[in-house]
Amino acid sequence: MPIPFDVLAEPQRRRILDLLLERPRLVGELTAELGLSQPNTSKHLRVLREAGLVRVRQDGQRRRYELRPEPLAELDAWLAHYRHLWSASFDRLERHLDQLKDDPS
Amino acid sequence: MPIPFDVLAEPQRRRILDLLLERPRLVGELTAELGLSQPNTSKHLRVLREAGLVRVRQDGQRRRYELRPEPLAELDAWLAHYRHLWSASFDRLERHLDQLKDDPS
DNA sequence: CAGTTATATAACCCACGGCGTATGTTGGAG
DNA sequence: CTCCAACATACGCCGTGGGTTATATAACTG
Repeated sequence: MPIPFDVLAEPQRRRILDLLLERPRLVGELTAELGLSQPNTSKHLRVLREAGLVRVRQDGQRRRYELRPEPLAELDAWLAHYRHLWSASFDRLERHLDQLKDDPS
Repeated sequence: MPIPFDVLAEPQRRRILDLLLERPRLVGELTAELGLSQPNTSKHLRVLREAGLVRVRQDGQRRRYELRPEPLAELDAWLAHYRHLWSASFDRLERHLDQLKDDPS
């Protein structure tokens, strides 16, 4: 699963992720809160679903969408290659992480 | 300066960033290594420049482009809101960071 | 100065994607 | 079974943006 840069490039989809970060929501709730048409909301949800960023739970007649953070973790891994450029204490931080791994106190 | 999701959504632009992560490069070098036309390379560089992701140094007749990581740091800050979802030891890590800040040994 | 090299800009073409309206599908209510 | 509610899909419209070719600009070369 590649990093979904293009999926995240869409502002409304990021708004959906922000909303789902608080709690899972129904399609109707998202439609109302985003101010989009229902079909458009469904379309964005489909894109997010195919990118692995959300998953659905059928709840009777309704569908509850919730966050799936794995692709964001991959984005984080990509960012890691650049992180030392702005994080002055990055190397020291990494040593501490290694330390934690060896001795998970 | 907003987070340049749309700028990063373009694969060739990410390739440029990857190349500039190794070392600064001339436009001609990038053109050759990317296999793009020179105008197209310049166009991508302009987008990256206006997003604050690269900066130029005039070097005689040539222009040397180099990375500017600040916008990526902002992307990292955005990701931070989601990080606890996949990083089990995130809270413990944060405590260690705070500890470092108080006592920069 | 003229000629050449390095890069930027302009003008155009075309595919992709976000939006809305209309319609299909599925599940619950009576 | 019928009707309705929640959601998904189909289709058409239109703006945006990546690609190309042609041209402008600017600096070094002699």
